[in-house]
Amino acid sequence: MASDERDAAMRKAVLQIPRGKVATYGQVAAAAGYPLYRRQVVQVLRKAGGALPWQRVVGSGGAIKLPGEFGREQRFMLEMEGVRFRGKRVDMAVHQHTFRKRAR
DNA sequence: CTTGTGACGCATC
DNA sequence: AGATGCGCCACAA
Repeated sequence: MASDERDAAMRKAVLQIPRGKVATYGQVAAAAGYPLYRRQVVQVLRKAGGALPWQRVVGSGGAIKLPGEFGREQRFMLEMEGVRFRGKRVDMAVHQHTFRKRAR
């Protein structure tokens, strides 16, 4: 199925985000080759249930989109990796990861 | 098949 | 800056 392929591509993209950096849902979707599937990135992260560095994926502008306890958890984990925050959002100017074309 | 939901993103107020 | 609306898309009921 094509959905498996999308899942795999997205998981890969997420795994490419190095420690101390973050990427947005939209970025991940685009890097995976499916720019319009930002919402599905979420599904993939949930489905992976901890097998992925889910904390490195944030909303546009570096906003933490996960509500409640998990949101605070995510922020904590990121700060733990050395990510700096500016108010409620990640300092994207410094921590936003830039994906590269593969097989170069 | 139709509807509701969601860790989105962007325009708009 | 926070709230709302709309477009986008898969998935469950």
